[in-house]
Amino acid sequence: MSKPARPPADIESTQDQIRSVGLRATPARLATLLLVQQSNSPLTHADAADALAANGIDKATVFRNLNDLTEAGLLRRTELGDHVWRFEATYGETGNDTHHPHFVCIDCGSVTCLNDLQLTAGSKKQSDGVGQVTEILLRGHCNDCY
Amino acid sequence: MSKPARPPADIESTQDQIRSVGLRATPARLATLLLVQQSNSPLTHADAADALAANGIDKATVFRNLNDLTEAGLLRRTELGDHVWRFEATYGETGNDTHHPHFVCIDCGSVTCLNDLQLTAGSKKQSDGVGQVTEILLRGHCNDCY
DNA sequence: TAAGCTATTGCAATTCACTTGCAAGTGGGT
DNA sequence: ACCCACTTGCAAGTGAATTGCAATAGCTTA
Repeated sequence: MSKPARPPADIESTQDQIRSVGLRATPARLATLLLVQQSNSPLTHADAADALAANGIDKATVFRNLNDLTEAGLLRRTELGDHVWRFEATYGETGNDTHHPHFVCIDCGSVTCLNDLQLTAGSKKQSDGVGQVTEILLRGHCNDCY
Repeated sequence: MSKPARPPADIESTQDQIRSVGLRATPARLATLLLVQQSNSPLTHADAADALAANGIDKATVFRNLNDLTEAGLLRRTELGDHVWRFEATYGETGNDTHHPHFVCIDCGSVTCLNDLQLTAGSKKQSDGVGQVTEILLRGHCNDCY
């Protein structure tokens, strides 16, 4: 499913994004941010490390950069129930509690981002009675695995 | 928030519970199940292992039993977003694999079962396009923690 | 009630997913 | 261009959870 609006991924503006949060726009950092921004689903540490190893970037550097960029607000870190952190670009939707819903395939582990998933009025009322919902997660079998 | 009704925690009936799901009612297993059933909040592996170490029960055994009991449906395993599994008794409310929607408080870890949670038609259509949804999980702050 | 099959346990070692220490390298303000 | 705090690569370290295996013990059945 389509993701939140993705800004143009040109290198210059991405460098500016990095600098604007007080970090240095190093090649490793730039490559990491571009990778996550251009991915159509949240990436794990390992996904990113593997992809960037081809550029000669070290695993530890990727991990540190993912964490730095998350702390800086350019990425968001989510836990989808399988004990692996996944990272996705925030594209400036800064709120901490604005996570969009995700679908996780319980067979292959792939993750799909969903937009504007809504509960029916009655269901929303029910969940509101329990607490403040900050995240919605759907699990099941994706079309490739079912 | 109040927990699901907690049945009397007598040893005999707990042994029967264990046997009824096809497991042997060993002392370690019994102690583990009783511990979790009598806890008023979800326990981590480490919580349980520490508590049961006093009985001379090994860490690996506790971990295996928590997993076995979860697989058997007597416990439920949840992930609050901090990369630590937590276990709580199901008290039989979830049959086996009947995944009804749950709300997990990311502060206190309590799990609330929701009934008949529905997505709007448009949302359902969107999720159907991705795969077959078998479980819906809401995360947030429960009324006691918010 | 004893025998015996197999589930379960304890212990140690291992895997997995990160994290950290440190010396060498480098972005970018001045 | 200079300089130094920020970054990087490499390797070692951490902590949660899992696994291998021989010894032990439920519980079925005879």
